[in-house]
Amino acid sequence: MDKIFKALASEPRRRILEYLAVEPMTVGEIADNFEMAMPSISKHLAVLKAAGVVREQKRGQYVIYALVVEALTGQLYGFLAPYCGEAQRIAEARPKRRGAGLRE
Amino acid sequence: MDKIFKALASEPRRRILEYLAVEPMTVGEIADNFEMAMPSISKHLAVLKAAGVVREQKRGQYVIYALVVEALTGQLYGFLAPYCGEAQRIAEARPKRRGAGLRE
DNA sequence: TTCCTATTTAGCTAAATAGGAAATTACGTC
DNA sequence: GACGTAATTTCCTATTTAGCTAAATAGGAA
Repeated sequence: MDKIFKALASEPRRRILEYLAVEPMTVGEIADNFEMAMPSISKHLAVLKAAGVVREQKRGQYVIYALVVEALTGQLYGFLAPYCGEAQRIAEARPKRRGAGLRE
Repeated sequence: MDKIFKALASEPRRRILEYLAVEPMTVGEIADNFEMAMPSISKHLAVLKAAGVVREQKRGQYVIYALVVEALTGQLYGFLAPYCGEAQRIAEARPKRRGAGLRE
């Protein structure tokens, strides 16, 4: 729980998620949308990955990042569950699967 | 959006919300549940209040804090909406009312 | 191999954050 | 008024975080 909120407590990281919600991208493509230097983007991606909300896939010399939307929503519904009947229902209906697998 | 995630990116602050989910409490009562000194708790409460997720009410020399659960859930559903049809539906069904008023 | 591009890692500095102690404010009581 | 308790504010220090540049790693192409 801590990792995901730390990860989301950053405007650039939330923006990265928005971009990845559209389609998977390489680090360079993501960086093109920011003023920030690539190493900084790379670190933000590492934080998002540690929180489980993005997944990484090497493709030649490129690294493609993709949103893991169920991890994002699942963790937040899990947090909301004690505060909201609807979230509780949704969270229960979604058994959190560990390593939901990255299909090729 | 930034304020709420910054507010939630702290274990002590999330714990405070859990306590307040049970019942409103004074600062001292909240502090009793922590190792932390009261001024620190007071500051955490200020952060939560700035994010709109708790409300403050003076009662004599005491200050009673209460969870504003709709603000907590509403903001998170708002964030989730673009990522999840269910959240979108819930967020739309809940017009975010500004200053939902603290009734005495 | 050498060169080039993509990405990550290391090392650094500046800024933000968390916590404590002490001082201050606010209220109630004597 | 003086005193005591509740809470906040101020000021300080330690830690963490964000961003940069430069260097290292990894892969593809010549």
